[in-house]
Amino acid sequence: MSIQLYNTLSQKKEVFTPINPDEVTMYVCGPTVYNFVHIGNARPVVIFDTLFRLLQRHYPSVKYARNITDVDDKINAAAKANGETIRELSERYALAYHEDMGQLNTLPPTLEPRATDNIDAMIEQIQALIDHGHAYESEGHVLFQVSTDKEYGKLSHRKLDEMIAGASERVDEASYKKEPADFVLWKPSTDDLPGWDSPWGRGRPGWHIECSAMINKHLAKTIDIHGGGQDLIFPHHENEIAQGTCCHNEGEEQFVRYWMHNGYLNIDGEKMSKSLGNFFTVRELLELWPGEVIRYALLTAHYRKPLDWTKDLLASAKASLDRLYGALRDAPLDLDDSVEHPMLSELESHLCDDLSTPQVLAVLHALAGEINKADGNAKVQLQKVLRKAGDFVGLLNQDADAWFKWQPAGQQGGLSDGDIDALIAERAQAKKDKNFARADQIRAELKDQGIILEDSPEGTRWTRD
RNA sequence: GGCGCGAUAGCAAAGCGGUUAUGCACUGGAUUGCAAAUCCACGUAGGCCGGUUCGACUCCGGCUCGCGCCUCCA
Repeated sequence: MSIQLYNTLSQKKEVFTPINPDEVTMYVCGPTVYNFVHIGNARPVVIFDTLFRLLQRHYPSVKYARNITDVDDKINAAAKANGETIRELSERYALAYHEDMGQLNTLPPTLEPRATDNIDAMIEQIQALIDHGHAYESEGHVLFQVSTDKEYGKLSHRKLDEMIAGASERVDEASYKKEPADFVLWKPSTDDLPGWDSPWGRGRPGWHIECSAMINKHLAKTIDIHGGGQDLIFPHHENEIAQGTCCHNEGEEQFVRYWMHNGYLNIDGEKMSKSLGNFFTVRELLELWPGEVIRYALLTAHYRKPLDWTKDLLASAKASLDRLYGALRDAPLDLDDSVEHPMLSELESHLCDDLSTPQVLAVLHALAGEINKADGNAKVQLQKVLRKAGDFVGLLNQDADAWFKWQPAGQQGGLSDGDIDALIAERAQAKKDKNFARADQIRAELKDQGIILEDSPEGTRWTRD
């Protein structure tokens, strides 16, 4: 089954053929760690985690790198305000990032290079750009001269002169630039700012250089897949291409073969962004919802489409997962990789079609329907299939009972599991005594606390609403 | 101004030139001491106007509306 991916470069779906099928390479732009990440940051992480899982099933080895940007003017400012080093600040938020992404059941990338550990590679690449006549030094800065790159604009599908014309009011016409579109590779640091020694004096890297330098250093000259949010297409990824190709000999090698970009997350129909301030951090959402609900919600829309983030979306994701976990009641937790089923191939074919996750979720529900109609060994087998299907997209990996008993961190302090079990025992006795009034009273009391009882021949089960 | 994306039933969201998406919500039935869960049944949706076609939600053109990017942003 071949994998098809939409390539921003060609603006169409292409059959994915890696340079080296024995080792697929993928790079995804990670966070700038100066704060807790927001839900918009989580979308690409979940999307590319889903792709990572798919690739791992198709190829023996997948090298997936996701960087941590730990030097940046926002980090510098935040650290200075706290009176700490950028390392201390970024360390703290990198840890929080790992915790948050772990809650979304994302696998750790194969490697996670940090900008500050790779300054040498950046300096080396900048020097190569200068040597090849694509960059120049000016007033302590090193700039990439965009007009020297004939291919510039091929990712964002813009022409350089149009960009300059359209953006004339916005582009920073700093004195040290030869041409307005030139962008910074290296900039000087004053004594109170983090800096590294370089051939151009003590300074720090521009934003774009870290990714192309770390890709060359840790992955390869040419990698298979590079991913990120749509807002990175221009200028960030366009500039990465310029750096990543121009630092080598002319026309030598492609930088990235497949560029993938996820759509935005909207809040009330408006783009969520740090600058607009209309964002939720993953951390605050995790106070109210299980991480799996957030992951499911992110997978309900196709990754290239915008996704409107609302409370209804989360409530609906929760309800959908309730149905899926309902089919996994009493199912063993361990994965049985050997299990086979036509619906697994169907599901895989949807994933292979440019990560068509909405269709994947439909297959999960079809499986749940089959399970609910089956019994005995057939049911057990189908439950194993559903577990495996869920694993394909990083869902349904917890115990169903635990799922139904989950409660928000912010709301703990109500009835404990023990309190509930005691009331259920009392109700069982009342039922035995045909005291249905008392039994119903207990049901009603628990319902007021958000506890739903389900009687069955095997006993009474409860779930938190 | 340049470039791009979208418009599907109450809500969310897919595929597909002719035949069920799916989930949530709603309604009826089965089941249940009462419930819940589950099962069964139930929706001529496809912005507007043309065109192609035996047939269009699906292809083509135009229009309207909404959104994004054009050097802070996932």
